[in-house]
Amino acid sequence: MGRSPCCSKEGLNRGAWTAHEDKILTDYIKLHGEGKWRNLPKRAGLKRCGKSCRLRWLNYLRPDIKRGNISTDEEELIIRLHKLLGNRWSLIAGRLPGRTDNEIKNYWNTNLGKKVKDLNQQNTNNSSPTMMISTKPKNSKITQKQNNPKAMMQNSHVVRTKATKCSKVLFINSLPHSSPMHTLQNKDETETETETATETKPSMAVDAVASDSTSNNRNGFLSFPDKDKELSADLLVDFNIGDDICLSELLNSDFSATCSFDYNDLLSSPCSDQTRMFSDEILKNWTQCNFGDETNVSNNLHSFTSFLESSEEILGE
DNA sequence: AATGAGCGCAACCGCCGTTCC
DNA sequence: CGGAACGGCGGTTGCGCTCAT
Repeated sequence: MGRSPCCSKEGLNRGAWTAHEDKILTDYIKLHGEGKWRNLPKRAGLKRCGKSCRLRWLNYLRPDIKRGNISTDEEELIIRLHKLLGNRWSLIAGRLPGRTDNEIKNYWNTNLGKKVKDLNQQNTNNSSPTMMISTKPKNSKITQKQNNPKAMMQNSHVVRTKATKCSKVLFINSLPHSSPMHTLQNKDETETETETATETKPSMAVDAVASDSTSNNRNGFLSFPDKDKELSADLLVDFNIGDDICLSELLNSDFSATCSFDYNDLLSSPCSDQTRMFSDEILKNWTQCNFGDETNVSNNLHSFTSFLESSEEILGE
């Protein structure tokens, strides 16, 4: 509406993909690799929009895709991640090897959303401490408010979509106590710090760790345009970007590695050198993680679950 | 057997951030 | 530096299937 489409729709096929189209696309990508989506249909001889090709490949044809049969482990993980991240499906999917954001989004909309809602309803009726889908009685500190999607949007720990849309990791390093873990550690303290940040504005500006975009991407850090450095502390408070940053960083780090040392140590000692936590080494390990290996997947899920348990306790306090 | 409601999911849409020229 | 192209995201739509009536 009021915007030109990504490509001319004239003469293009729409709707469900045929097996033949799938084959053409798969063959083409096998030969030429992903990317250049806009030109791909023409080159491959497909009567499809480039975006459509990309979506079809990413959500359906990619060889490493797992489809259906979402395990209870994965289900629990999705619920927890959703509680922490909101509707940031791509981030959630990033922690579930072989799953696509679309699949998770659909699964949530058709199954989990309802399930969680029902559970919350039950919990409200029973006036008992809320527990998510898990059968284990942990997370008793999580409030019902946090489990309620609507309430979640108001809850400071949950990322609002769109407004803070970011698939890359933000990094704030100006303040001595602005480390992610420290932010997680003590909310009240964080608010005080934010006030400090206001006073020291614009020096509180969000600093980019690395200057060149390539390394930004590689390290998962995002540099801000100057105008964004003007972000007021109020905005940070409103959107609780501080928490977002922590989670984004953690979500993009290697949980196996992160959890291999005492998580509580990190919480108790605000680290001025954040790179210690999210070092290149950790990121390297993470990117090298072999998702095809079921054991690794399982380990990842478990280490990540451990992290979630910890963070949920913190957030619940 | 017909049909309509409900549901699941693939596909589409528009917006936004990043990259390129 | 600005605009176009590109890639990615979350929200929404609509088709096809299942099931109840």
